[in-house]
Amino acid sequence: MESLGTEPQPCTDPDCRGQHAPAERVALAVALCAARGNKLTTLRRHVLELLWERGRPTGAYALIEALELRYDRPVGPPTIYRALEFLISQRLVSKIESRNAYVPRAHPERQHDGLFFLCSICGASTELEDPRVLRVLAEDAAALGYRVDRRVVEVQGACPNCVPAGAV
Amino acid sequence: MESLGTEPQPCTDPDCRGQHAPAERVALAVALCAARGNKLTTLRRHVLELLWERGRPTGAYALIEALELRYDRPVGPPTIYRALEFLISQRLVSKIESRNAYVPRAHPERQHDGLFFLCSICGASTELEDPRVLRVLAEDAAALGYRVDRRVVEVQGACPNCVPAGAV
DNA sequence: AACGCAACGTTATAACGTAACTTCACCCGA
DNA sequence: TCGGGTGAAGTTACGTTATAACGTTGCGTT
Repeated sequence: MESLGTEPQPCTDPDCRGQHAPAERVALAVALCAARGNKLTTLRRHVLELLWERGRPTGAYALIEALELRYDRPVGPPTIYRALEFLISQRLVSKIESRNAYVPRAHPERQHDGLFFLCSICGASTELEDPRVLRVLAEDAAALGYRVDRRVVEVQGACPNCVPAGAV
Repeated sequence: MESLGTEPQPCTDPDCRGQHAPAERVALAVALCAARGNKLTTLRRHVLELLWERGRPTGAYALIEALELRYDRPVGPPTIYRALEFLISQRLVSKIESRNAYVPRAHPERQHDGLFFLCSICGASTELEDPRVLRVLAEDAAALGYRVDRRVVEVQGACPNCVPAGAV
């Protein structure tokens, strides 16, 4: 599947499908925030760790439950939403709008939003970057006279593991 | 705009941006549902009319308020959500996921989902179709082994009317 | 009439998200 | 060392979006 020449690469590592070890990704986040002078506090780091451990889009209230298990005390919604707000501002997390759920981003150092493929059978998500999508959307925006702030591109369907089952 | 006095015709203008008169669009919806053997009931038609009259993405609870004004009696959420579910199944309406809002579709006869440009200043939305986006997403999906069921493409930013104000 | 079916009404509640205020922890300067 | 400022997190309450569950209506068929 790799080395398809002109096909978009999700990462400089051609094998990358966003499947990095959680600890490695969190370490990168720590370094990135330190370099930016932003505070990746314990709580924020825990939320990011949870997202990486889940490995799929996770709702805010599922994160609350997981945190309550970890801390053994109540955690209010604002706690999670503020942490998510910070993580999103740092490009460490993206919101999946079509699911009201959140995923960690494989490449927080990149400026633009990714492209998400979502499996409606197993719930998995795959992050991708494709400059062609960015370019085409930029052209369309220019034709309409729009200034672009954020792109939401979410493709729903069945992932390779689930296609046989879903195809029937 | 097409010639009046004939049956409603699907729009064949590839550059069309969905600027049709509400009554004309609703008439097309009636004809389309009749042809498909589906029941565009009074309630469903009213919801569709409201969406066309609003001319921008509208939340379910705003529709409830509008319907209550029109009917002068309470309207429960399931009433609206069921109507929206039907209208979406008929491709007469799309959900704007990043806003939890609903818009009428200019071209219900077309199979694929559109592309939406959303102004975060005035709230307007512009529907567009771009085969290049469909093609690129299809290629990416094929490369990942995904089967595609639905595409959510929402570009947020500032529309031509609001760009000067937003640009500062 | 009796039945089946689909749409719609009604009530309650689940799921997602935020406002407003308080408390805590930490840093920094007098 | 102390006190005050600041940003993060805790806490309570509430707003917004969506659905479950069940009852009712209307209409066509037999």
